[in-house]
Amino acid sequence: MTSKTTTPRKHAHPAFPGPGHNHVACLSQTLDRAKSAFETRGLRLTDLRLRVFTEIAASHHAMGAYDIIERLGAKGTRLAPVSVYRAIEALTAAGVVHRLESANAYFACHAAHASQRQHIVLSCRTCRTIAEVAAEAVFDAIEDIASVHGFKADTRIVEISGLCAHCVEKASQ
Amino acid sequence: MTSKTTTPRKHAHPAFPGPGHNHVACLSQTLDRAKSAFETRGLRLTDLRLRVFTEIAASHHAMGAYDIIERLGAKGTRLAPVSVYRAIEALTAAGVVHRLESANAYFACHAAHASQRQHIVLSCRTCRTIAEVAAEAVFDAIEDIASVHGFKADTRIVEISGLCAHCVEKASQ
DNA sequence: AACCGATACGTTATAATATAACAATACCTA
DNA sequence: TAGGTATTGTTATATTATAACGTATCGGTT
Ligand SMILES: [Zn+2]
Ligand SMILES: [Zn+2]
Ligand SMILES: [Zn+2]
Ligand SMILES: [Zn+2]
Repeated sequence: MTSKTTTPRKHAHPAFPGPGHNHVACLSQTLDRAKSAFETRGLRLTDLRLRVFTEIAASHHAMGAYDIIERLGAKGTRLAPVSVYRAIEALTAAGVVHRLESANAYFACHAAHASQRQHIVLSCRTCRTIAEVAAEAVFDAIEDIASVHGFKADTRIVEISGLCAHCVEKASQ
Repeated sequence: MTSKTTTPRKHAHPAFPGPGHNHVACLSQTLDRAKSAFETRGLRLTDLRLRVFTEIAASHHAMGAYDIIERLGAKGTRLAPVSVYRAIEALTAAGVVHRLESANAYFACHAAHASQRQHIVLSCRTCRTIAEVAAEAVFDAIEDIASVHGFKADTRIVEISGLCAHCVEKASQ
């Protein structure tokens, strides 16, 4: 028999990391995916790029280029802005870092984008956490409306700001 | 009987201004709507704001703040950046100018947003023209996916870059 | 190994975008 | 007209990003 106090079913891989999130393991997988991404594209994940990526992927937050410079500077190596921007360029080209357009900031792709499905960005304005979530219906609707207007879409930016589930819960307490 | 050579039905109010676009009339209506927008909100469309708005609304393109400064400068008044930014802030608050996040630029709202329906931004990478188009299905899909993740959406940015119908046609010739 | 072309990185300077702080002025209302 | 508020002016500075050019490193070829 089932208990009367079953907890609601949660996502196996919740988009927003919860309190129990093991980011050490998360980061390790993210680094592995980054290495694969560079390899399969015939690009080189150099030491500089790896250090910049590790800094960005250290959290699920978006980070400005100058934040990265400061953090790496605190670890001993003061990089010139252009070096960081070049690393970011390579990382975004490899698809392991994305730019949060509405914040002029950069975040690591922690989801396995392996499937070619497109993702939208959810950004919590309280805890600053970023999540990418698959949203085929959104992109289907975009293609529909674009075609109605004879528009041939190329790049699609969908960035939603609001409150993540964890922060909604906290706010209601 | 109908002719065999009927031209395809066009939008009554095409999102992208075509070759025959009468922008003088378009601008006049846009200015009228801006005046109403300020009035109904109890805000003041001052001379500075009107001049900045007129410059932005002079085209269907997005324009950087410093472009505005240069253009107004060429007309005799050299404004400080902060003045233009403050005008832009008032104009966006009134809803008659929007920010193109992916370009750090600003564009006038030429569509009657009177209906509260939300719009997505289509941006042609060839002719640089911006169009806002209603897209309820897109926003419905966004709400769906957000609610799946327990996310309470606040601001929604949808910016699509690509080729407008006019530029698609030119490219295929 | 020596060479070569391509890619990546370092160094310096500067461009482009945006805001802070405070003074002066214009507008509204009493 | 006096007084408070909103707006604008003035100056300085913060933040984000790229240009230009030289040096080093990588990877393949002779
Ligand atoms: Zn994590
Ligand atoms: Zn949150
Ligand atoms: Zn027009
Ligand atoms: Zn076009």
